[in-house]
Order: sequence, then structure tokens, then C-alpha cells
Amino acid sequence: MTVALKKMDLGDAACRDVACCQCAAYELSLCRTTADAGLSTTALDRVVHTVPARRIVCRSRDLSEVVPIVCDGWAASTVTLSGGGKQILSFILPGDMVSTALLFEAPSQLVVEAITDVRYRLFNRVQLKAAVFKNPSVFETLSKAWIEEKARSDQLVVGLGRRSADERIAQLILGLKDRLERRGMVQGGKFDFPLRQHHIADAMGLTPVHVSKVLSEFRRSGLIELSERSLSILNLSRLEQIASLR
Amino acid sequence: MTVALKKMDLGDAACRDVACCQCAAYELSLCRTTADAGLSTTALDRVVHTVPARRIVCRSRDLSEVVPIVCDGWAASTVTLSGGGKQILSFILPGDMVSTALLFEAPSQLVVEAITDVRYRLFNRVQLKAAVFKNPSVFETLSKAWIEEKARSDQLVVGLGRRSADERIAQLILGLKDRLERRGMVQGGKFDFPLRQHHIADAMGLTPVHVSKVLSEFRRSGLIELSERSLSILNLSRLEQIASLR
DNA sequence: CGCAGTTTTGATTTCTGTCAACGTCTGTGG
DNA sequence: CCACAGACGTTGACAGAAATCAAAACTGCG
Repeated sequence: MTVALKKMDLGDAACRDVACCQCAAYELSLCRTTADAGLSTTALDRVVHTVPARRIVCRSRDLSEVVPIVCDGWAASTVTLSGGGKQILSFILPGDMVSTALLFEAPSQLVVEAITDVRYRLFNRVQLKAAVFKNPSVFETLSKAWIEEKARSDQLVVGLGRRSADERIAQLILGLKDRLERRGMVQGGKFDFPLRQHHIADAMGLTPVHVSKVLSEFRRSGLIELSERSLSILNLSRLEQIASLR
Repeated sequence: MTVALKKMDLGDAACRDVACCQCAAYELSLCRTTADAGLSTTALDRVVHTVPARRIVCRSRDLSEVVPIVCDGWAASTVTLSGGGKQILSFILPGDMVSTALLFEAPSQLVVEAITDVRYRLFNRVQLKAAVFKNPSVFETLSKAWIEEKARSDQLVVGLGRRSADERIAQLILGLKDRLERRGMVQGGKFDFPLRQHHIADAMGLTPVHVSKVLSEFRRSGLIELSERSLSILNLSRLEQIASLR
């Protein structure tokens, strides 16, 4: 159970609003800003949906009229190849929209999978889009999210194209730490880390077997401690060195 | 010299306008739409800049106030690693903006390199942004470009993460053919192909040596013909099969 | 011509994938 | 409470794809 959730143990209705606004505030602020724009009175976005870990949150075809934003939990947007291979395009943390591009068009081949139990809200796309176009602050917020999404995606490309397994995994860990830090979900280099090794593998273009070997090596050399779905960075500078070395 | 250029052998001023509007029309239409929005009277965007092949078009720090759009020629947006490695994030074809995200913020580490001689225009970012926000049709145009950019980027991630060298290269060829086709720059499966093997390598996360081997294999099996910077697809269905197989 | 940037080719190495076995943990149901 | 199944993680032997190293031929161009 994440830090964000603990803060939100209030009444039910309040909880939902706080959940939404608080998470969103970390990165996107879309809920709050849409609320300002008078949109949060719709039936759609008042409902918090839940999906248990390892199940599918939504597929591209569900996204023709609706945009999901995760309130709590981790998810991954994935593409599955005909041959059984899978690639994770991005991890979705609390407050994240699956992809800013969703505002305009449902992507062709995309499945969002829950990593932990996930709570999310659905927003009406047409309304959200209208709000973006009408309200400069929403527009600004959205474009920020877009830029960050783009930057992460570019970094992933560089990682997959030009970096070794060690470097990729070190970068992934540091990248997630960064994003969680901005949400206040890291304390003293330690944070919830619900990813299975196959998630890491699917995100970094590796096999679970090899991920296991790299993580073991990281542990053996005292870089990280990872157990019970919780990760501590023991030697930050060394890890950063590995992540960007070369 | 590209097909698009041939169409444009008119007077100088006319040429520039046609160049801009025509190229942009293929994918972005930004020139035309900004013209509609009364923006093309600025000093900035009347000038067509040129850069010879293999030289740098611009770096991220040049992009704080200005957004380049390529009128003619091929370029690549690249990231260079500390260790000398290089990754091409995308190829920029005539009519393309370097990246739609440029409208909002200059990326941190980015260099745009000319592959062929390149002609481009600079647009004032603030004005362009204002136009986007004010004019629904510009907005629509931009979001289309953004979605396509995102889709290509996602596909690249999948390719780098989960596909073999053959598959990647086949996909690259087909993807470029697609984009050129929409610009009317393909005739009977044949088109200008100014990429050096090291460009392919840097885009697909491979070494030039290995690219050479794969291309040789493609030629040997009668899939493509590639010489004098011109590529013919001889066996389209087979190539498509390789590109998406697995 | 000569030179710098390409492309090709072959030998060898390195990284990562594949296969397989085994151990752990968790939850489920008898 | 125990047996069991399924997901997950670890480890080792081996294979294969692509990188690296090196040398040589080709290309275009000043």
C-alpha cells in the first residue's frame, strides 16, 4: 500500500477526490484542472474503478471515448507481438494518464496491464479535449505531461538501442526512483517496488533469466537491496555511474 | 534531388512558399495553417536556411525560441552518448517538424544532423504556439502529427526491444517507404534512399558492419535492390513478412 | 592523384538468450 | 493442518546473434 494511499484515509467521497487530485498533482494535475474547468460533475469521472494485480486494465478498443487516469497502484502499457514476445512501453504510476496521445486517438495495439491492484478513473475524452482547448492552464499542464512522456520515451529508445543490460536496469531503477520521489513516495532511498523480474525484462528488452542474473550481481556488489517488493538504493553514486557510464 | 523539389522549380519567392506549403502538406500542414492564421508575414519564417549533408542543422540550445521545419532533404534527430555511441531517434523527412514537443520546450540533449543537403525554415515558437491554441484547425493538425510521432516512437521501442536485426531493418525500409509514399516520393516501389549504413545502424541499435551483412543478405535473396542512393523493393510481401514476422 | 568516408568480408569474442532443473512462496481447497 | 498448483526466482550448461577487430576494396571529391 503506497504512501499516497495512507494520506487518504478519509471518508469515501473525500477520499476519491483527494486520491484523484493528489495523485494527479504530482505530474499531471489534470483532475484538479478539469475540476476547475467545471468538468468533474459528470457521471463518468466520479466512479473509481478497480482492477486486481496481473489483470488487464483496458485495451485500445476500450479507449475510443474515454481516457483512464490511475489514482493508485502501478500499471504498464504493453504491446504484444504475434510470436508471444511482449514489450512494455511505459510504467504508469499514480497520477499518470496512460498516454497523453489518448486525448486525441486510441492507439492501434495497446494493452494496459495492472502490476499491483490498480484504482483508476475514466474521463470523457471529448470533454477533456474541450477543456484542454478552452483552458490555458489545462493546456499547459497537458503539454508538460506530453513533453515528459516524450523525454522518457526517447530515453528508452536510447537505452534499448545502445546500452547493456546492466546499464538499462540501473537506469530503470533510477528513473522510477525519480518519478516516485516527485510523488513523495521515496524515503531515504527506499521505495515500494512491485515489479516482477519479467516486468523489468519486458520493459528493457531482456529475458527474465538475464534480469535475475543482473539483479543478483547488483545485490552482490552492494548496490541495492531488494526484497518484499521494496527496493533500497545502497550505493547511489555507483548506480548512477553504471546507469550512464560508457 | 527529390521529387518534391522538381515540382518546385518556379520563381524564388513562389518556390519558397510552394516548398513550404507543399512539404508541410504531406504530414503537418503547419506552414499552410499558420499562413491562414496570419503568421507567415514574420521575418523569421520567410527565410529558407540550408545545411550541407553531414553537418549539424541545430542543437537543443538553438531551439529555445525557434522551431525548424524541414522543406527539403533528409535529417536525423540524434542523441550521442558519452562513450561515443549514437542513437537516431527519428528520421526527419521533407515537411516534418523535428519534433512536435519542440513547440513547448527544447529537449535536453538533442542534435539534428543533415543526411542530405537540407533546406529548412525557422518558425517563432511563441507565435506558433499561440496559433495552435487559437486556431482549432492548427490544433487538430498538430495533434495528428503528435500522434503519428508517438506511434513511430512506440514502434521503434518495440523494434529495439524485441526484434532481430533483420526484422528491424526490414521495418525501417517499409516505414520509410510508407512515409515517402504519402509524399508522392515513391514510384513503383523505388525511391531515393540517402541513408548510409551507419545511419541505419545508429537508428536500429546495430553496428555498421552488421547492417552491411544484413543488407547483403537482403540483396542476395532478391528482396531489394540498393545502389546509387536509390532503393527498389523487389519482393514486397516477403519483406513485409520479415518485418512483422515472429 | 590522394584522401576521407564508405562498404565488404572473415576471424574471433562477448553478451544475452534458450533450455532445464530446482527451490521458494502464496494461496486454495480438501 | 497439510497437499498441491501456479507464479516467481535462481543457477548452470550451452547456443546463437551481434559486436569487435582487422584488412582490403570501393566511392566520390578537392
